Amino acid sequence: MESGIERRSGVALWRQIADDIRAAIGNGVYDAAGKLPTEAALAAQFDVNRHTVRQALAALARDGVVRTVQGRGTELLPRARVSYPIGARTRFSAGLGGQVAKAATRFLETATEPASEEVARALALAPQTPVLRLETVGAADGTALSRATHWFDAARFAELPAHCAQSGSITHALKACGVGDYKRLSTEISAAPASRTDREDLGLQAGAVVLLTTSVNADQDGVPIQMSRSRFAADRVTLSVRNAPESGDRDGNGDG
Amino acid sequence: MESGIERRSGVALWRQIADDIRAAIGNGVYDAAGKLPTEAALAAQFDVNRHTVRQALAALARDGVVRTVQGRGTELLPRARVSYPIGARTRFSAGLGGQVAKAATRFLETATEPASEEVARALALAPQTPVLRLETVGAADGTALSRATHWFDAARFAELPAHCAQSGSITHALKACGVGDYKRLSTEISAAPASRTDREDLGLQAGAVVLLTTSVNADQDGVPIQMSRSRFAADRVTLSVRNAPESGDRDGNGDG
DNA sequence: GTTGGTTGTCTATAAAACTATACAAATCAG
DNA sequence: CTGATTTGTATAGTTTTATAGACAACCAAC
Repeated sequence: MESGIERRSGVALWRQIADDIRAAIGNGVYDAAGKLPTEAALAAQFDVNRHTVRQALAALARDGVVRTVQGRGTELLPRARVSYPIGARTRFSAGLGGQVAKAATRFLETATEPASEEVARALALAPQTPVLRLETVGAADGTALSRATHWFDAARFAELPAHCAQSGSITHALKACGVGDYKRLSTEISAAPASRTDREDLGLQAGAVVLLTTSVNADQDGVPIQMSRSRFAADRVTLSVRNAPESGDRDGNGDG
Repeated sequence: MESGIERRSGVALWRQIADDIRAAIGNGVYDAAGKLPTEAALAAQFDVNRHTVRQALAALARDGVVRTVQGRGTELLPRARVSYPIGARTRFSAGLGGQVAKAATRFLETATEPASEEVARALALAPQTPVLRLETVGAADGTALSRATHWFDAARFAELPAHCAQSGSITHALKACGVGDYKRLSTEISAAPASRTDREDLGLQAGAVVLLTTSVNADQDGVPIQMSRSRFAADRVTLSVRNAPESGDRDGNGDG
């Protein structure tokens, strides 16, 4: 049988199989039965030994995706992902409203540095202008969801770190710095295997995937005030783009 | 030195290291030098044998991320990703305008089936209503970028497949079916390791990552006409959300 | 209780990944 | 040219993955 599993690829067979089964579950392949095929059937399907399948199922069980019972088989468990809205008024805690009991931002580190080329461009500053760098972890109900780095014009937002430490929220700290309201200008979304630091910061296992976003916020006058690079644990978060009834864009045919 | 590399994780050490270096490059860590540290230095940093580092570098070189020359070291190569805009007027070919010479949609398969629960909800149809399913591959300059499944109301869009085959574009085919214009209502974005089928359809290696989007388009009257599930090769595509100056949302604080 | 189908565990073997060490070949600075 | 640095190649040993087969334990249906 066509298996499609790659050997010598740097990813163990059992992990490839686990990823495949996970994707199939996501596509609703097993929704009707509510359970997976037997280990023997999966072994035949992927053309591997049953032990290898068992290792894949054990990994899925560890992650709470399935549960397997001796004599019965392995059944699907209900999954829930937090949906994180991306829009003109994207904000962390408010965006999770209703989905989680407790959203919190933890501030890891603050530093002032000369702006890199990219940061300077995003914030419309001269290169090497001093910028404030803020490292944060966003968590919901005690589980880390995102790890982000934020940059601000150091001259304009010198007081920001103190306010952040006090209020525990960037939005509130910005308000204290005179930015009553702000808007998300753009968000670039990418994805990659979780790096070592991602795994440490977000408590992920090797082989996990992160959603990577680079975004820019602007104040009421349209002046960019904040550039952020965030890494979301992809198995815990979904990014959601909702288009307002009358917003116009100039892009490109739904064939994606 | 703290390495953070996980053994027995189902992902080979060299691949974890390659992913890590790739992420570091993406974060601009090596921009100043324009080249990576020596193999010996990397081996020390990750606390592995130099051979293991070499295998990681070989993988990065295969993917065109770096180039290594005996006696000199390994230098970064310039990278470019296609940016795919997501907005109210998201369309495939137009969205890539200027970035690529030739964008094309290949139609793999067409079928009519009873709507699943999810599809019926998205299209505001009664469950089990017959829906048209379209399987496509989006490519730019001969390289596959996305693999998508589209669903339409079969009654309203019976003629769609014929028009698609003729024009090679869903947008044009919709116009021929009386939908002069349409808008993207929502996009859910997720990410996951590429599954076997993803790798086959998009020509990816094991360990690759896909961006997963589920989106709904509506006609001028706001009636949902199309639901799509797309899988983008994450190392070739970036999704871009740009917010129009005056669109309003109700969500949540940039701390992401 | 019995039967058929399923998961759990054990032992043994083969293959691949990783380590350790040594030295050759290329580049660069002086 | 010379020497220091860096990548390329080779060999051998250890650890981890994957396979193979056999059988026990468990569940559900009859």
